[in-house]
Amino acid sequence: MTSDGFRLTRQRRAILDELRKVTSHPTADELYEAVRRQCPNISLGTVYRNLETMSANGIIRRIDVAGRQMRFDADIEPHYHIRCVHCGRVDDVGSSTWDRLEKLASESTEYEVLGHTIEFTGVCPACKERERSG
Amino acid sequence: MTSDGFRLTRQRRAILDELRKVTSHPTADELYEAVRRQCPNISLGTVYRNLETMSANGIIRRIDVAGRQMRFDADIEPHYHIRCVHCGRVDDVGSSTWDRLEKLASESTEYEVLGHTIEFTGVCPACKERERSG
DNA sequence: CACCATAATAGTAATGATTATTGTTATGGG
DNA sequence: CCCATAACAATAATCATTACTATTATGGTG
Repeated sequence: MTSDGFRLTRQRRAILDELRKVTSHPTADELYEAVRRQCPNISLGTVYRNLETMSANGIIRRIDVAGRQMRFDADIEPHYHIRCVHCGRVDDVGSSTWDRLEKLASESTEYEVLGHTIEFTGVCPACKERERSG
Repeated sequence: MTSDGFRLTRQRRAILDELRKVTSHPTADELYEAVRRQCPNISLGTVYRNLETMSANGIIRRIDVAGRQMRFDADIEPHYHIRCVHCGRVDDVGSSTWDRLEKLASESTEYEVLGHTIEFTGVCPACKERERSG
């Protein structure tokens, strides 16, 4: 076989397009709602399965942020996130990872340190506005 | 009424004792199993309800780490955690919070920054041993 | 000490996100 | 054109957590 059997179907294209369009790190069901405009009878299971497949293949990144739902990111470069404590929205924090932190962690535990994430919490601009007017 | 109606029941005492005994930041069902030795017919719902009540009252801390389950900590002082990518165990990283990080985050987003967590990932000593022997 | 309002409980049902299953459809190489 | 199989839609199952309900326990007051 010449290809590895990975087919870029209409559904996958739609999910990927939608994910690349936004900066909000959407949840599976948010993507499902958005993608339904292109593929009206796509299944939620299909969205989940393809998000899983694509993150396993390194095409996208699954971010396991605090809260009940997984979120997804078209940016596969390592970077930090900030999460709104009101609405759950997740945005990027423009800063690169800091290797010194991992050294610090490995010195103070018996763990073999593999990586780290920093998650900031705060109030996003939209919620600040809603607070002010509401 | 003189008191605020908070009763330190046998069940609450047992949950709190168990949580203070360990450093592994157990999940609700782990605490449930442990507490059953003291209170054989305690309900899982009671464990959840009291963990919720006690963390709302600031007696304990609920930590929302990556992964599907909530974890709980008797140490209410702010500190960082490290999570084993194999077994999910969570331990402390001996380092204090770093305010400069939050300033950095607020400068690169439009958020009003309220806080942050750092979660390290790695392999805990028990899993390292299991890898070596298994 | 007995009473009573109510906090808290055990047991169970419901919820919500995710994963698994199943039978069907679509695709692309030979 | 055919066939193996990747992928699909629809739906059922799972798992952590929360909500509900009827019952029990507690502690202050008369």
